[in-house]
Amino acid sequence: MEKNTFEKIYDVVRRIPKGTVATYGQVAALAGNRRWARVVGYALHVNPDSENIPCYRVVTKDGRVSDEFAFGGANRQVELLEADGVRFQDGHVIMEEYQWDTPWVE
DNA sequence: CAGTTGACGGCCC
DNA sequence: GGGGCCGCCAACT
Repeated sequence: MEKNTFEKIYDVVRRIPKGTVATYGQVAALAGNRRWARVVGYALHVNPDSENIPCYRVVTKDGRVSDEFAFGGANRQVELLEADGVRFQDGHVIMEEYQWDTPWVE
């Protein structure tokens, strides 16, 4: 039984390790197609399980959170990431150091 | 059923 | 380096 696109995305986001961040494109690629970047954003927007889905670990390719109008304020997202051990620089995360290093990257 | 939208990504200016 | 435009796919109205 094949999972729905959203479920795949949620599954990937849930696998993001603590102290690490992933870009929408990264999650999309792991979910099956890297072009789902927008779909990923949409999926997290509906976010049916914000308590189990660390959507705050998902950032844009610029290492920036979604414009400040995220699930409860981008400030909240940054705070959670810092709590995970992710450092920020002028409001953006250091992707080079904290981007999720997926072992099954394609 | 068809059109528009959207928590994005990549390329161009 | 910063800003803007186009393209992609799935979901929503």
